[in-house]
Amino acid sequence: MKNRNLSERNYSRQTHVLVNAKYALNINEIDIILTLLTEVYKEDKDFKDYNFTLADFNKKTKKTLTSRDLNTCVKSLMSKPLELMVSEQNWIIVNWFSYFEYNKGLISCRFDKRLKPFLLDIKERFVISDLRHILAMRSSYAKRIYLLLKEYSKIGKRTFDVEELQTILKVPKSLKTYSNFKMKVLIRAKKDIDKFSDIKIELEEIKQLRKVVKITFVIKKNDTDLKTFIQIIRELHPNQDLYEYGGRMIRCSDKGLLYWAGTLHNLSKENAKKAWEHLHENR
DNA sequence: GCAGAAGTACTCCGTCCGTC
DNA sequence: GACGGACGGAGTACTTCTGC
Repeated sequence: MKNRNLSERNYSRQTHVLVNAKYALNINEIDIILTLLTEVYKEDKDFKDYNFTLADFNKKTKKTLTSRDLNTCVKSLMSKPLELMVSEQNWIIVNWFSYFEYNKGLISCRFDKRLKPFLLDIKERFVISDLRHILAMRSSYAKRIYLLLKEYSKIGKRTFDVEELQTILKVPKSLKTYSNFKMKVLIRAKKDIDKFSDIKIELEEIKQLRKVVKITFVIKKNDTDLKTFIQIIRELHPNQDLYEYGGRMIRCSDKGLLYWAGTLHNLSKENAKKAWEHLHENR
C-alpha cells in the first residue's frame, strides 16, 4: 500500500450543490471530511485512496483522536448520507466515503465516486474554504453556516427561509422551535464565525406578524484588528510554525512573542511588527 | 387571550486531557 | 494507543415575557 501523508494544504473547493446539501454531522465528522477535501486537487482526474496515519491526521487538525474515537466517528459518518439537490427533478443520496479502513495506525479511505462531479473538474459555482478557519470553530452548525455564507461573501448577504435553513442543517425536532434554533444555532454560529473566520455576520430577522419567517445574513469582511488577531494566534497556534521568512521558520510563543524556530531567539521589534502585519494580511 | 420569542435549567453524550 | 474522569456542547422542555 502506497503511504502518503496528509499535505500541509489548507484550502479545498466544493461546488454550490455540495455546500447546500442536506446533512447533519458532528464536529469531528465535518472536520474529517473537510481535512480530506484538502487532499483533493483541481487537476485530479479521479479520487485516490488517501493513506495516512492517525498521528498525521491529529497533527494536521490539532486533534487528539484515538483509534476508538475514530472508529465511533467513522461508523457514525458512514450512517449519515448527504442529500444533494442537483435540480428540482434530480436529487442524489450518497455517503461521503465508499470505504474507511484502519489498520495498525494507518488509515485508508476514498471518497464515493458519486461525488466526483461536485469535487473534481469543477466548472460551475464553487466555494473555496480555508480549513484553519473551520477547524477552529467549536459548533458544527457554525462550520456549515460559514460554508453556506462564504459563497455569498462577495454579494454581501444571503437570505434563507427559516424552515429552509433548518432543513439544510437537518436540525432535530426541538430546534425547529425558533427560539431554540436562534440560541443554539444562529447565535453560536455568529460567535464562532466572527471570532475565527475571514467573514463577520449580522443577523436580520424578517417577520410575518410575530413569526420570524426569513433570516438575512449580512456578510462583511472580518477586519479583526491586529491585537485580537495576535490573541487568536496565541490561543490557537502557540509554538507552531507560522511562516517562513528568509529560509527560517517563525513561531509565536504562548506570550504572543514571535521567535525564530531554529534558534529560539525573539525577532527584533521591527521584524516582529513586519511579520505580524504580513500574517494579518494573509490570514 | 393567544401565539411566538426569549430565557433558563436540566440531562445526555461526545470530546478532551491526563495518566498509564 | 488505551482508558477513565471531567468538562462542555447539543438537545429538550418548561416558564416567562411581549406584542398583536
